[in-house]
Amino acid sequence: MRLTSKGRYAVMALVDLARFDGINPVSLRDISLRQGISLDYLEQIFSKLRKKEIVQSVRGTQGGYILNRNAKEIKLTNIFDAVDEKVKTVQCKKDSKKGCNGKSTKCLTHNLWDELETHINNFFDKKSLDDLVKENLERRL
Amino acid sequence: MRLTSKGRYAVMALVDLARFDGINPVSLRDISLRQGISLDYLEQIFSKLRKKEIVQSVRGTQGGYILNRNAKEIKLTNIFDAVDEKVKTVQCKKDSKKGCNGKSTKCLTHNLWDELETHINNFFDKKSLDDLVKENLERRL
DNA sequence: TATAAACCTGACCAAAATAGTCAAGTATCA
DNA sequence: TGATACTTGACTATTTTGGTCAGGTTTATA
Repeated sequence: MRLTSKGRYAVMALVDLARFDGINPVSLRDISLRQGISLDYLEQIFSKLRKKEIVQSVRGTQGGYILNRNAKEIKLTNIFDAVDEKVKTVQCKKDSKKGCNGKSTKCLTHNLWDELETHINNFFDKKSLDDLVKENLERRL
Repeated sequence: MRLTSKGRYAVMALVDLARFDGINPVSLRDISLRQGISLDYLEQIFSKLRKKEIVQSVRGTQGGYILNRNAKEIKLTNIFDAVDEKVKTVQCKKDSKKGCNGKSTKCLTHNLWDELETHINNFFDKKSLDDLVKENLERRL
């Protein structure tokens, strides 16, 4: 059970960006250098973040990205969702109420995996980008 | 972020086995049929479970596997550990207190991933095989 | 004591997911 | 008009996953 680097990078990049929020657009190049993430890869990630209206782009020289909403309103859930980082504990379709893997009964542990998913998603629902920036500032004091 | 089927299968198989605990050894063939998991794959999984002393094998005809400890004492953590299903949220080495990815400072989100890992492991630490069997019996009433 | 059931082991392999790179743009500011 | 920075889509190498396969060994029981 591991987190993919796409999800991790997305959060890292957004925390980096959020620290300059309201001051000026932050270029991917800067984020790339500071966070050690390839520029090309960041572009892929930010394309998704923009489509989900988490960030806004500013083109041209001195351009970059800015947050599209208040950092308090951006939860980890939103970020992971944008970059297709999904919490997946079962193979079987979520919506098929009855039956797992073509069987007539739910698999013995189906409930367990549902619980696990909920447990993890709770964590993601609670944490906002703002929380992360603040925690970070505190650590530096 | 997904659970691998090795981990999922291990838990499914052990719940199946635990239901017959104390009665007689359960053959992998039976588990394979009931749970729809390939016999060869189950053998791989049980080899690991045996090495970690979660199950005991009984060879020969009428043989199979039995739990090696009380179902209450077997936590999900132990099972996942045995089959190398690890919760991994960071790439950087856990033990390097200072520095992430060769940098002099911790990455901005290092704390976050540690928290997430703890959050998930809490879930695994609490659930025992016995809990799962009981939940399953209740559901069938 | 033969034989079949069941465990045991290690090698092997295909498909999917991951983690990017690369190329060729377009927009905008100075 | 050039440099900076966003935009897009195709491509690809590597790793992980999810197994299969072949060849054992052990032991109950008929």
